[in-house]
Amino acid sequence: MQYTIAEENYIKSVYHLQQQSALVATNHLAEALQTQPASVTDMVKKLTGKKLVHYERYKGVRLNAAGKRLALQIIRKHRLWEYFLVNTLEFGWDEVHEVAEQLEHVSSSKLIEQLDRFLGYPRFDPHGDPIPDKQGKLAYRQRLPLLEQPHQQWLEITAVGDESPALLEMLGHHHIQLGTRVRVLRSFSFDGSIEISVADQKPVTISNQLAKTLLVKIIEHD
Amino acid sequence: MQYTIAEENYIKSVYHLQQQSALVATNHLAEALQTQPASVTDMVKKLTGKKLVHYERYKGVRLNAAGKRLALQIIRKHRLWEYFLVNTLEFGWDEVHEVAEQLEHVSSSKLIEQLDRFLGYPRFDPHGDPIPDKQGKLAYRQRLPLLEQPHQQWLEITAVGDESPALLEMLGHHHIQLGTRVRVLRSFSFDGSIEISVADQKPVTISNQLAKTLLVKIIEHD
DNA sequence: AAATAATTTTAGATTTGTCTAAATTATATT
DNA sequence: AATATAATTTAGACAAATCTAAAATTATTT
Repeated sequence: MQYTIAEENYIKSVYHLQQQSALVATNHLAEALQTQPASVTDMVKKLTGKKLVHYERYKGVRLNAAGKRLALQIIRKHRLWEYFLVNTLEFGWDEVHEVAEQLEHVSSSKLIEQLDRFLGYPRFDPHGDPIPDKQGKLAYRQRLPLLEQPHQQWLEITAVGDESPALLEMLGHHHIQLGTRVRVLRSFSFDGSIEISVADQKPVTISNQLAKTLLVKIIEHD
Repeated sequence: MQYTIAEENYIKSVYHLQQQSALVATNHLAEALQTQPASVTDMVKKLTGKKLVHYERYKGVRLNAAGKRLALQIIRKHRLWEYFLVNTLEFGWDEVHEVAEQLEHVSSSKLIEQLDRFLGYPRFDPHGDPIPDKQGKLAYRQRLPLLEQPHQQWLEITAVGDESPALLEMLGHHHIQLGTRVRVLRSFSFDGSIEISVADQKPVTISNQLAKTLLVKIIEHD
């Protein structure tokens, strides 16, 4: 079955909002999709009819198995295109979202499989988010807030919490990328900022806000 | 200004039909777009309002300067994507049309400029049709029907008249591609078939239909 | 438990792009 | 030139996705 762009966008939003609360509220969806609650009610009814979501009036909506499968397929396309834009067409990762929003609705399974192959079957997109494989399976990697990590522990940046140009500029300034190794040296109670060492260079201080936005994994050493 | 997918498809169709007759008839557009004449009348009025076409009731429609510019931009996107699909993602040229029809409506000038750059600024698509440059300029290359060429003249295949899998299979069988050199040896009046030599190999006979579909340029020798 | 507030749904309207059927205009034929 | 035929437009309707305003339901507060 083929779905409209609007339907796909709803399914994707339900998927993302479900990560936070099992039942997604009409108002939350409306806000996420920049539309009115009344429109959401209508569309949710349509998606119920198409057997993609489970819905109870006044309660909320959640994806069923078919809905989840579809959501993962759309996210797969979105993230593969983002990877393509950054790695093949040399976009900055703050420029890709809008374009990927359009490309994700292009419908051709051959296209997406060949693109995946061309890119070398990447498992994470430029923001560190996992790219679902053909079966919808997500690779796992730790994503712990840098802010809360123990001092002296070696860490690796695995993902960023937003995709703004402002964040990209900030990271450029500190020479931080996905994959960069960092260590928390101390924490300042005054403003919640922390001192870190980036790639074993001389220490820098980063704001609480930035430290919350950066996600890391713990490096086990041998 | 941004245009809808339907509007872009109309503009593209008018452009193509205009190659044959300066004024495009409602029925021709309807047939090309697989829709009803009444729908065409409605849309043509809308496009007139948007200052993309010149239209006279009961007479026909034609693109104005802005419409032509837009048409060439859409065609540029379509053909660049076709080139990408064939040369980067290893599609056969009989598989690209549908997908390119979708991709051509993705709106991002950075995307298309970076794609063009990545591909090395190709000037012809996989079917031999010229890819408009950023300014809408088309490269010129002879496209003469192989059928009508003088005997013994060295020729190079520059384009194919259709994009069917059937034609691709046929060309594979005869080891003919874009760029292949051929020579017409003789013509048979019985069925209009011709004998040609492909890349200076032993002669083969091809049907009238095939000889009409293959377009060539004349090779000047030094 | 009643009243108030917040959320959600319903009802009715709008826009885009399409359709069918009927009316109009242009073209071809006798 | 009158008539038949073909092409085109108009009129009125429909589905998709949205909206606003009003009504209904649920949650919160007193």
